[in-house]
Amino acid sequence: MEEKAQKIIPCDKGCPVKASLGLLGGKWTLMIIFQINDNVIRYGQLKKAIPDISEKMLIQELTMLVKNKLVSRKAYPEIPPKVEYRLTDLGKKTLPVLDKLIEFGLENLV
Amino acid sequence: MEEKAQKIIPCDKGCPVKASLGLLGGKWTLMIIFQINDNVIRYGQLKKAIPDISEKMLIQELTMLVKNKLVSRKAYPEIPPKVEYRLTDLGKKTLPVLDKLIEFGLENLV
DNA sequence: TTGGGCACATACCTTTTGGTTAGAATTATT
DNA sequence: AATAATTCTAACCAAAAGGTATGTGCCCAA
Repeated sequence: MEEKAQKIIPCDKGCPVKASLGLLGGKWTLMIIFQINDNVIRYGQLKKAIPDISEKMLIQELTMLVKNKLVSRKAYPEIPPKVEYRLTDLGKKTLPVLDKLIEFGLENLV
Repeated sequence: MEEKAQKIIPCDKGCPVKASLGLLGGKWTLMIIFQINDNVIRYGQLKKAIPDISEKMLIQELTMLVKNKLVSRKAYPEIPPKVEYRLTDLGKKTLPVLDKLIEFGLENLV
């Protein structure tokens, strides 16, 4: 009677961890969402806020976030251009994940 | 007076999001931690639980998790070999992140 | 003596991701 | 007439991540 009944649930297509990581697992994704947060923020501000990201990655990620409805984009027909990004309602639902991530980092890492 | 005082905190070396993602941001890292959870689990069980991962990635990630003190490894000197993995105390501190990730996935994705 | 089970290791290759550089578009400013 | 400002876009290349296939060690069972 050494065996404990371990219920190991294989992670297949319906696995919520897999699904969430599919959306949020990119190298810069959560960092960008964290920076946007409750702000209305322009492209150039994001660039300054995340100095290590390349422009290419930044727009690539933003495009993907908009497509996935986590972020909304509002462009003003001005010269020079002005584009504002903000989190959608769906995007804001990821903030609790970030809270816990930050908590973990603060307590154990930095 | 249109300007709102937006405090944008650039994420440099001390950023907890960056630090946490450095540890946990790998493609399979959180998935593996999720599967281990509160269990004592053998290598072969992990393989079954995460069918999409290759053996190479699995041991690579496990090695890295052990080195980073998120997971502990216990090998029994038996033939055939038997190796058990479990979360360390530090590793268990990542579970709240996973909880929120799962919550997000269940509510919005799957 | 052949094969199977278990936890890896290694070599090689492909795919994905990421970085760098340059440029486009348009107007106001110098 | 040239420059600056802002948000991208495209082309090219390098690096990292990932996959496949094979091998290793050792004992037991057939």
